[in-house]
Amino acid sequence: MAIKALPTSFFERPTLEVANHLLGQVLVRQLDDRIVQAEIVEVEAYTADDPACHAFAGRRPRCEVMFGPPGFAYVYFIYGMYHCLNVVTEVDGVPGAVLIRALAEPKSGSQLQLNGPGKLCRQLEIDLQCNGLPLFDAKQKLYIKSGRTIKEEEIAVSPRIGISKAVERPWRFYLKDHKSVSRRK
DNA sequence: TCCGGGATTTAA
DNA sequence: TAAATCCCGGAA
Repeated sequence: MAIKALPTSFFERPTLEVANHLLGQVLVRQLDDRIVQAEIVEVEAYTADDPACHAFAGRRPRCEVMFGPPGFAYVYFIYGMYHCLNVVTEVDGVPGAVLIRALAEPKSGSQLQLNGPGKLCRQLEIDLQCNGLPLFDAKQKLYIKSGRTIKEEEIAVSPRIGISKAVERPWRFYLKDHKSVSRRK
């Protein structure tokens, strides 16, 4: 039976809804010598009317992908040394994305530390070449497949981390008591 | 063309 | 608390 990725309809919804539902889904990354499959355990939402969102200032080359159809990867370079992975949401023409902040490998024996948006991209070798890749296509070396269902009471909410605008919006979501989530600032 | 800030991380 | 380190976007 062929491996199946999440359908585009999963991503073509309001950003906050997609952010919540991404928790528990599995990010699959095929590297040259190994394959990594890890559960999404921490995310943040960014929307069109959100001053903290890269797309807030309008269409720019960097965040062009966010304005396109949902389900694609939006990867950006930050602080001169890190990349961050986002999943594009909303219908075509409306910008929106969910930042993947932490992952957890099902087998805890792994040495991979996948907490922190910069660190997980570094370890999964995700860079600007991944920008614009479809995450709904299991033939890709980077995609998202269905994981487990998360109950609402398992999700913790907090303000987003590291931003200077709209700092009060409670748009960070993560699995309660999960050891892989970023430390609070 | 120039300049400042940034959805981070680490170490002291 | 600060340094590392560089792309992007707005100002000039």
